Amino acid sequence: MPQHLAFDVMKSTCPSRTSLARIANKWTAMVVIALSPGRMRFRDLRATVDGISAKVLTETLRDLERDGIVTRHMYAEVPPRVEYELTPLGHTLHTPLRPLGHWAEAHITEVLAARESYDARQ
Amino acid sequence: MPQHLAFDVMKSTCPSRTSLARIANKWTAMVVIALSPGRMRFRDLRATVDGISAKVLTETLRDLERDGIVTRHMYAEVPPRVEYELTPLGHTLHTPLRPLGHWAEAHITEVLAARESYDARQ
DNA sequence: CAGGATCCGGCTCGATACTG
DNA sequence: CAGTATCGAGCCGGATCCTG
Repeated sequence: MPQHLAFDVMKSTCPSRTSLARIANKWTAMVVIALSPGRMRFRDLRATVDGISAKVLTETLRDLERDGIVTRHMYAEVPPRVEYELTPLGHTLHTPLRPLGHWAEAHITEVLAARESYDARQ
Repeated sequence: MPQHLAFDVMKSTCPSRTSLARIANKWTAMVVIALSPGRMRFRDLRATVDGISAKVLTETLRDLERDGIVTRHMYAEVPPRVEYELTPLGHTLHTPLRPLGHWAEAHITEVLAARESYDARQ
């Protein structure tokens, strides 16, 4: 059975739905975009993804690691150093996610105008 | 000032962040994908996006309408008929969102394997 | 049929304090 | 430095009931 017939995110019972829930997420998008140029330390990641709390960044990275999208590299040093890196699978995810971030930036002017006119109508 | 310098989703204060939060969402992704072939009634949309509740679908459509991504067509009939349609802006959003859904379907096997191996390690 | 209104459990997320 | 632990506010989202 060809794979393109096997999975369908539109079906609530399809396992691919659980994956979509994770990747169609603003924190996931920003973390994957931030990691795409190369491996990065936790603190630098936190600075790049402006506004993310340590807790949420940790949780996001754990989930991405669990899904095989990110690899964790730990060094036995003092102070500790931990780096995160996209896996080959993670890099394939960057391909659809980067355009999503670009869309938000490229069309925010139109979106803001639409919101203003919508709110004025109410 | 060129637009590519004006907005940056990585900055928490950038307005584009609010747009990313909306579009990087599983329900948004599925609704936009469902609407891309053409205009659709509320009930058919609910059937296509399997598992979505009427409440959440209504809220998602309202938010997308507010952001100028979806248009609402109401007919004065009994029983009422309401159709939803992607705007031209909405169609440009389908371009990055459709690949995201495809990614979830195409790589779920690898993701499931990664989860299994991650969970076995703990 | 397409919703609006209401209730509410659960999860997301931020803030703070603490640890190896 | 890179977390973990805890608390609590708030949003997400499901269930139920009602209406034009």
